[in-house]
Amino acid sequence: MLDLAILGLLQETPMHGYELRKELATKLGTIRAAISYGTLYPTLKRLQATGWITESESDPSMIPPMTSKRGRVVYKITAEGKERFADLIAQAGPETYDDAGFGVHFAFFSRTDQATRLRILEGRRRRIEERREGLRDVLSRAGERLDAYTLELQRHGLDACEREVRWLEELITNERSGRAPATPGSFDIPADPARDASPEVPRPHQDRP
Amino acid sequence: MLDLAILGLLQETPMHGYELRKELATKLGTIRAAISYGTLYPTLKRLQATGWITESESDPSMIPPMTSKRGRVVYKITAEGKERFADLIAQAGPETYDDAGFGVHFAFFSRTDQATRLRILEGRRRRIEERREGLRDVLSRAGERLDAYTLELQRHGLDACEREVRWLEELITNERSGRAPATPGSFDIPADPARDASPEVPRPHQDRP
DNA sequence: GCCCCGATGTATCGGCCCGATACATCGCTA
DNA sequence: TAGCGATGTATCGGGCCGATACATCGGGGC
Repeated sequence: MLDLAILGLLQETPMHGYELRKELATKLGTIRAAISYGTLYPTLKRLQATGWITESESDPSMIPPMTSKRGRVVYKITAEGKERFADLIAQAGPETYDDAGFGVHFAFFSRTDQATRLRILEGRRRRIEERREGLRDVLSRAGERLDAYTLELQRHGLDACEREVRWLEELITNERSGRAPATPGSFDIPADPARDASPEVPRPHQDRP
Repeated sequence: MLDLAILGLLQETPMHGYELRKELATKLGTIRAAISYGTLYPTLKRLQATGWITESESDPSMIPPMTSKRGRVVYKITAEGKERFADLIAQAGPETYDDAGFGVHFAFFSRTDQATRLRILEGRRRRIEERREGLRDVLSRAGERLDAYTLELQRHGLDACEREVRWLEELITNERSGRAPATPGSFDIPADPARDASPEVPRPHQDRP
């Protein structure tokens, strides 16, 4: 799951670990609090060992940093990495529909084709509906078995489920009608950058001045 | 965190692993899907090794089960285990306020004294408020940096945060006024069993007949 | 009478991920 | 000039998960 997120971010621009963590935190802020370094660095090593990413010492944006030993390590995605990302983004297993998995997939929906988007949204909806039914069963037939606080917890959970199902339904409707995820107050979608995971689109990613 | 949940359930009645997992699933259904056996059994072993629970082979409710080798193992809580539970339920660290930790603590609020309940609810509220502020920042100042789908994800997350804060505020108000967690349509709280975690309250926990 | 299947039940293993910790540099302020 | 907070890289122990294996029990189909 983390592989997907890292590959996705590095597809936009090369980065070092610290930066990657921050981007991850804002992009997936709702899903996971902040990825731990104890997870990030080993994962980066693994991705590098497999060949999905490469390590390019001493980047151009290194205006004043680290005068000496152990400068920051900048990672960039490889061609194989891009292929891998395309695979991961397209295929949907059971783990695609749990909270973390769905969040990561959704965060990269602008790089996902519409059929896959629809498939994932519907799978997620089904998952949440099942959870909702489970909670309804507990709440209806378990009147006296559980104490008031536990019941309150279930009620709050059920409410969240119903809310998410409605949200998903709205998204699915929009998706089917070909519209962008436009909630009232949203702005235009900025015209899909890099239509598919095509190699060699010369996107001029700006470094901040 | 799991320790707390297991100790709490075994405080109500002795159980074997399978049953424990099911109870865990219904009681914490909103929090974690279902605890894995790969977690449960090692944890039970650890709790037993520490002395917080004991294993009592061949229970009375064993009407027709397992004629031969490896009958089901029934676990029951020890006096030390009850002490440990009281400690865990009363103290609140940072992990008490994340999703999983809060859920488990909340599920055992009927065994928690009011001061602690209030402390935990307020800590949780603070945590969620921080998350909410983070999301608001991202949404306000990151207009063009993120694509429409990512923004939609943040918006949905922000909505969930605001909703949970309101929920917590309601609970806190109720708590302060000494009322049970009575949402409209809720029933009476069954008269606080075991007022505080006092030792040796001879609570006649019924086994179901 | 027989067999298979799903629920019940216990248990282990590899692997992901986290929190704590350590270490080092840079820019700012007191 | 000393400390402090942000930036940065890295490891370690441990919690928890999914997959897997194995065994028994009750019931339904044939």
